[in-house]
Amino acid sequence: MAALLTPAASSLSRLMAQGRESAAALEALLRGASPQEHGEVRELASEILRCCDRALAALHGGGRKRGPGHAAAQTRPGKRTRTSGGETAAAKRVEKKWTAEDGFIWRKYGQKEILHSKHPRLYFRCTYKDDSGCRATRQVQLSEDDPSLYVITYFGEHTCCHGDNAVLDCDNAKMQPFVINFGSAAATSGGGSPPWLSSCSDDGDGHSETSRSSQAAGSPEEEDMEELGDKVTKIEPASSDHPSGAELSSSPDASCCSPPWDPLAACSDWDIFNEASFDYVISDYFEL
DNA sequence: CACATTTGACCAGG
DNA sequence: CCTGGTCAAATGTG
Repeated sequence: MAALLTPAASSLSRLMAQGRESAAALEALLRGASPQEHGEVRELASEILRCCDRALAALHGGGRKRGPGHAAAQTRPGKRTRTSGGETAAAKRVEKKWTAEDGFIWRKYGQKEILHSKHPRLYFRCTYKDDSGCRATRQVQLSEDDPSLYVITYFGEHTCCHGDNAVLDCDNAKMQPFVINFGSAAATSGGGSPPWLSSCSDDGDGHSETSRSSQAAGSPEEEDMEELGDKVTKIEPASSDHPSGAELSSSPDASCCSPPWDPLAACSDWDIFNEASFDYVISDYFEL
C-alpha cells in the first residue's frame, strides 16, 4: 500500500501533507477562539483536512484493492478458531487513537456487544483470507479507560503476500501516515474505500500461544487487560492539541467530539486521516 | 455489476 | 446455559 510513489506523486504527497498541516494549524487556532463565531470556519478547516487526507490516501495507494470476498463460498468447517486451543495465533494488542494502516486490508466480518463492556467489539479478518488462506484477524474495541483509544488485538499471521510491501514492524508503521477509519456502511460500505487498515502486523517472533478467549463473563474488557498483565504504553500525541477534538472529526458537530462517544455513531463519519496529527500507538506483546 | 458491510443466527467452549 | 466468535444472506454503494 504505502508502497512506492513516483517522484511526481511523492512531491504531490508532500504538498498535500503541507496543506494539511496548515489546515490543521488553522483549525487549532480557531479552536482557541470563540467556537461559535468560528464554527463555520472550523468546519471549513476540517473539510480541507479531510480532502487532503483523502488525496494523500489515494496517492499512497488508497485506491480500491478489492479482494475476492465471496462470503457464500465459505462453509462452516472450523468455527471458533480463536478460542479453540489448536491455533497458535499470537495475540498482540495495540492501543491507538485510530486504526492505522499497516498495509494489510481488513474486512469486517462481525460485530458483537461484549458483556460488561460499553463498546462493541469489531471483528476483522484479512481480505485475502479466501485467496491466500491468510488467517490473520484482529479485533477492535474502544478502550474502556480512554474512549479515544482503540484496543486492537491481532491474531494469527499474514500468510498472504499482500502485506509484502507493508510487512513492517512497528517502527515502519510510523512511516505510514494514513489511517483508515472503520465505521458504518455510510462511510465505506460498498467497496468505496479500502476496508480497515491497521497498525503493525502481527509479531512473528514467537510470542504467542494461548489464543485469547476473552471469556469476559466476570471481567470487563478493561479488567481483562489488566489481568493479562499487558503493558500497553501510549505515546503522546504529536500535536499538542486535544487529541479527540475536532481535529479528528471531519465534521465538527459530529458525535465524536465528546470523549464517551458512541463508536458506531462516530464511525459513521469517519474517513481517511493522516495519522501524523493523531495520537499514536504503541503496542506491546503479551501472551494471552 | 461486483464487492464490502451489516446484522441476525448459529456454533462451540466454559 | 451463557457468552464470544464466525457465518452468510441481505443490503448498499461506487
